[in-house]
Amino acid sequence: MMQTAAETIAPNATRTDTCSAPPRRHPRPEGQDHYTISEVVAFSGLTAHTLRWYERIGLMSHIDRSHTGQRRYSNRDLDWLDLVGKLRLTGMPVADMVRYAELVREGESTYLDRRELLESTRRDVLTRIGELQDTLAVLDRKISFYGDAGRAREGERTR
Amino acid sequence: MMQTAAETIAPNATRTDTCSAPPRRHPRPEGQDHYTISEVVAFSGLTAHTLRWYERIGLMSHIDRSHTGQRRYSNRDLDWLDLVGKLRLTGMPVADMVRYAELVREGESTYLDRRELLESTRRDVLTRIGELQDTLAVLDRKISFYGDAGRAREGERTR
DNA sequence: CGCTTGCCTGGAGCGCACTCCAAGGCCATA
DNA sequence: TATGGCCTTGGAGTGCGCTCCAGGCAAGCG
Repeated sequence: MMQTAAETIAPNATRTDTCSAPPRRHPRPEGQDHYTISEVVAFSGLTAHTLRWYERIGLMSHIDRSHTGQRRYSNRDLDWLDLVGKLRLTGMPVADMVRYAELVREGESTYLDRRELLESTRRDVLTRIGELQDTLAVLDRKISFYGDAGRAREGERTR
Repeated sequence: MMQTAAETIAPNATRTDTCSAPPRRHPRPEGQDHYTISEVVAFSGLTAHTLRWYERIGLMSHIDRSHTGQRRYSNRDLDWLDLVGKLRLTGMPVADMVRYAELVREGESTYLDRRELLESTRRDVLTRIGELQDTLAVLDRKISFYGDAGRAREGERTR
């Protein structure tokens, strides 16, 4: 099964296999649950190419189709895309995300594996934040050096 | 001119065009200032291929050579590699780092451009840290979900 | 002397994550 | 009927950041 937004959208829905993101940056305008690919492009910032590619490689499970064969994304699909976007920001390889997607599709028996994967990702994220903070310190030192030096020779520069 | 470690290595050196990193993770063992490429590989974690490639694309200025034509890296070169490593962690494209390297080579007249580049990088880093912290929050929520759910069905799983 | 080790070069190749192409279906509006 | 817009597909192409290859040189050692 897939992650859902059931708990935030329909509080009375079954929340057996649920853990989703309450706040949304691009709020989904309508109460509808069927979005065309171009709507999803607008919400997600991904291209239609990428969305279809995600589906081909198994990063998204099969998307509903209209009677003419066009994709109709659900809110659940958008939630999943949110998660994928977050994981992408961590630098997680797409192959690992596909692995996680497979675990989700395999059902409840993979809870422990999923958790381990997420915890390992969490450690990576903490490491990366630390590295970025180190980098920030270096940047600040250099910026203040150039700031001082720049001010010292401002006249020369602006002449 | 290049960034130097003058202020930390020789406090009495000219510090006209200097702003470098005091602390080092892989302290350079000897007081020497001439390292072979394989030593630099050991210090930096980069491959020799990558080091030569960095030089080819202008990310490092010309490296000293021994009488037989082999590269001899200086402490200054290692400092520069440290910075490059940090900038790489921010996701800065190599082309932008090359641009910065060119500014450094062009001399003091580029102080302002360098500072602008660093400040823009700094903003990027802050953004990325924020994104990672958002992601961390999502991960924590999911982990605790799987933690609870996992504990609830531990017996089932371990049977 | 031969052999190994370490380094040199220009250029080709690779893996990842997209990104695009060509050809075509369906439907609405003019 | 035709024109445009939006969507479909499999497969090919792209850009980035390396990564490796073939062939060769110089030094050190038994």
